[in-house]
Amino acid sequence: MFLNQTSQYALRAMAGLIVADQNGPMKSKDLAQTTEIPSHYLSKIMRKMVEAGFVESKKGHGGGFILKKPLEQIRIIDVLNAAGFDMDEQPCVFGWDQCSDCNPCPLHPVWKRLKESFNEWAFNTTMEDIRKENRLLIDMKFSQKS
Amino acid sequence: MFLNQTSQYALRAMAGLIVADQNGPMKSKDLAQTTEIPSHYLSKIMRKMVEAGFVESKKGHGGGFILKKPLEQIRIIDVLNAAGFDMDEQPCVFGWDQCSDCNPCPLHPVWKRLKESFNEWAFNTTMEDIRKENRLLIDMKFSQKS
DNA sequence: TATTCAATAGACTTGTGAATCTATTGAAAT
DNA sequence: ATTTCAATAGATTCACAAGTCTATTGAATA
Repeated sequence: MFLNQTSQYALRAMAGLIVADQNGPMKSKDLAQTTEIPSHYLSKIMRKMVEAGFVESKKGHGGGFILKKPLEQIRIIDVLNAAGFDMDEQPCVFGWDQCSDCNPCPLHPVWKRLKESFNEWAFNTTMEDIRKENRLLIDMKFSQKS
Repeated sequence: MFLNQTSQYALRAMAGLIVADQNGPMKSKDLAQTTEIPSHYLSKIMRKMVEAGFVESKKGHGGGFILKKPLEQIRIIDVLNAAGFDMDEQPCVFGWDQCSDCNPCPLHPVWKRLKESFNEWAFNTTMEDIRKENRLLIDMKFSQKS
């Protein structure tokens, strides 16, 4: 796929967390179950979300993960960056790293448009938008190919 | 990058072969050198090109690879397919395999446009076009990231 | 205090595409 | 015929992302 597995998981995990919307913290194990992400691997990803300041983690009895920031302040692009993904680092269609506006590969224009659209979307969409339209991203757990 | 390493190599190898334009067959080793593709790996890819009928291979003294078809009859899309790449199999931006016109992911339209552009280009561009504009694809050997 | 629960760190394993190595086959040249 | 050259097959290795396992830490409950 386009995003790597890890960043896709990150999006899904965050989406899963906000849609759950329970009163207390959500356990990693439960989140893993609803999102269908391998639980130990999810833990690692959630650690990154904690470090980025999106969620808080509580150890011990009754612990788990809980949102720390208002949803409107968590942009998709931030989640992706926290997971280590950066669209601008993605090489062009041909993997040609010289590809640029002055020295374009045959598909440079389309590629550029895709990147721009992606970035614009990721920048302007927050987790609040995701919550409102809860079809998005949650359903992504049905995806298969890597 | 977008294409996998193997299909990028395939394009570059074919481009390298036609641009070389020498009288006799071109040795795998020489082709590997000009295209900067690991030579043993190139052999395998060339095998696929032989099987696809684009080139002929001659063993032994003075052997190597030589074009079998007229350049106008070798389309980029055929080379890619022979190398095992199929744009239509590429999952959507989110790796969401349910993504379709009726059930689109947030970036479905842009993604679709990219795929279409790519396919159109790959279908309508032949190796003859590559030869004419010999900047293309050859320079790709400078690419780095995988 | 003792127990139980759940995140965490970090070592370890797995899976896969890419790359390498070795032995074999087939063809030209001498 | 023998030698030499170059593609080929297929086993093996490598690199890296993804996934797993185990022991530890910290917090709540009893």
